[in-house]
Amino acid sequence: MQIATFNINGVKARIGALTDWLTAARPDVALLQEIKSLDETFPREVFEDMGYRVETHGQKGFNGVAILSRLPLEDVVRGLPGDPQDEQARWIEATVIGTRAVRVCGLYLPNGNPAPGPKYDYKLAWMARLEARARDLLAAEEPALMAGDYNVIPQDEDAARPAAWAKDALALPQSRAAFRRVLNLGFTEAFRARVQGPGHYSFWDYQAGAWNRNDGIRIDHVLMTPQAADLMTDCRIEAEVRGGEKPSDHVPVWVTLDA
DNA sequence: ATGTCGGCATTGTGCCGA
Repeated sequence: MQIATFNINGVKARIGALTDWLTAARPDVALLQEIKSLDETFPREVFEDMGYRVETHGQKGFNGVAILSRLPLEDVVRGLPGDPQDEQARWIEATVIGTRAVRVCGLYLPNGNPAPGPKYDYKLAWMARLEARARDLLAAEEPALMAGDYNVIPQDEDAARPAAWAKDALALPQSRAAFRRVLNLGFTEAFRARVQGPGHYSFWDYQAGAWNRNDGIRIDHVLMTPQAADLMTDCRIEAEVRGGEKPSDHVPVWVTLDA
């Protein structure tokens, strides 16, 4: 089972790049973030015609997450538990039925800038809810993963210019600590389970020629329960997608599971 | 140093969010 997470930065603006990528890369499951679309205006037929089941959790203009799957999906749940007042569409999960059943959660964690401020408070509160959901996933003792745009640079080695991010909500100590608290529950971060060292990024800003200078950050992550980690055979960042036609500012991060 | 996008409200172009 090949699963990719991809912040596409607007499904309507990315429809060409996204269908080209799906045709070439053929993920079994694509977890999309920042669809920036209502459920009713999401171009689901485009993907259904390519053989994908489509589940969305959208809102107008901003945010929004989706699951595209060539494999059957069961028990789709929209929204991160813990705050019924939260109207931002940032979480969707479903069980993918491969040779094994895998619970798959797609997430778009709040950016949190400017920090400090109400947006940063929202980010940290959202991360506390994430930790609670993560505990429940672990307690189930089944293959499960949480993948998406975490908007967290876990360590200095995950940025080309860490000093430039030191006071940013993506790298502040509280953000890193909240991310680490989730890991320390017992999750495996897929990429770091396979690749060590600096120079691996999943986002390059549109501004200032960041891609051409390889001025990137690694903020798109896949966290796996032990039962999912035991099934992982590969993880990679498809950086070359950033050099394509009309690209997103993020690139896909892939995991392969023996499932 | 802040050089770019996408989407919205709106019909010109400024604002927001990233």
